Amino acid sequence: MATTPVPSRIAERKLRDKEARRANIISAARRIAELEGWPSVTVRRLSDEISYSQPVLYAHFGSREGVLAAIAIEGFRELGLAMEQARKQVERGSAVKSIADAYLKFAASSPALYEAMFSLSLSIPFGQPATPPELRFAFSQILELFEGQSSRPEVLSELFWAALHGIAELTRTKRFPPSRQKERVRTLVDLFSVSKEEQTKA
Amino acid sequence: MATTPVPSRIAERKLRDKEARRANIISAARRIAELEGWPSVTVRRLSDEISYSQPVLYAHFGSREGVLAAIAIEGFRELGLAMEQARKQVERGSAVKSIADAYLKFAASSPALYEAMFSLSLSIPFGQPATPPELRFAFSQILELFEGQSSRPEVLSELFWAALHGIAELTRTKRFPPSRQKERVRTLVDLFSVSKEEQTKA
DNA sequence: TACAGAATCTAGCAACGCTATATATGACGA
DNA sequence: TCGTCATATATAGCGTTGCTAGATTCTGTA
Repeated sequence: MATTPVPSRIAERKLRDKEARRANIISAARRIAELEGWPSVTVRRLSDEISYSQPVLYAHFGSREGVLAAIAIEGFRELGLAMEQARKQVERGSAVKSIADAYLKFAASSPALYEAMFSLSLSIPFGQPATPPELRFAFSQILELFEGQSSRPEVLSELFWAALHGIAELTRTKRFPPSRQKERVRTLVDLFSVSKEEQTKA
Repeated sequence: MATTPVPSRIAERKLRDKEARRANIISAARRIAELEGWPSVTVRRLSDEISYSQPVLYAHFGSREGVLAAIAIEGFRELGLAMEQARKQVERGSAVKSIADAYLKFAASSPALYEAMFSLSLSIPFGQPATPPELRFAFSQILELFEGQSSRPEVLSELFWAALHGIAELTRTKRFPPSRQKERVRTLVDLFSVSKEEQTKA
């Protein structure tokens, strides 16, 4: 227990420093991405921001894509938490609407983060044993919406997710006019609430 | 009228050559992209494929992104035509299902092309006066599905498109297991057919 | 055949991701 | 307290990228 108190102090401090620097890199990358887009997030630029040389970045993340992957996973955690909170705070009205609002609000307020999670082609495993728990948690928030209300809750969940993702993505890339967004969400919620009743009837 | 018959011959031939070379570039780029991904579509590689030097490419498209944008627009034309045909050929059963199938088949059989149209961040104007007619035509095919069946056909169309795009994209990026695809489409079609009835009732 | 303009190529720039190698830093035993 | 040695960090450079200025070669015309 008390065999290595002093060396552990030093080791702990080093670990803290390392963690802090890692957070620093991620924070800088996210800031630059939201302000100027992902192409501006270069290894040299990040090195400058944290006042270290480039190899330090590679010691932490292995590659530029490693940084983006870490950010994407962080994004999934935040999205999952946002949906969890939305599901908890729902008083009257449907949880479906609450989740939809939370999801689209997340995507709209951090477009670069959302882009990292879904559009940049990073090799993050999905639906596999190695899938990060953050992704599982996020999807589980949608899954619980339809759990027990359908013979195949996965199908409805995936469809709901697809619709949300489609709206988020087509809005982010300026394919959808923002003017009809409210109405789009209302119609979406109606669609999936109707289906819920239908499923329970059957 | 007959003042410049011979020079026009030459000019015409030059124009044909130019057009053929343009098509050649696009064809090579599409082939490479589908086989090896867009990062492998470099200016040098394309120059090699068409046996011309790099500046020739820039004379045609102005930039690498110009090539991708041209391909994306070509993709929208093909998608529009595929949906038009799907809508025409529907005999019994819903046109909604027919369009959904055509859309997803298109996305699945040319993933790189679909990626160029939606995921690569190219600056193609949408919902503006300068929007290419190919894009308008493609969206009009979806719009006609709900035309006159709802007070706001644009909203339903956008939502349907969003759902299709979400499914296509989450499938392309391996977020969705292919195993449930059939069931997903069935549920999607049910949802939007139900909604159609509801809209007409109101 | 000689010229003029168009078409095409050569060669190179700056920036990128990444890494082999050299240097400096700092915790430990004598 | 002072060397020692591993760890941490920096320098410098490689290969590749998109792109372009300037030289060169073709080609139609007089």
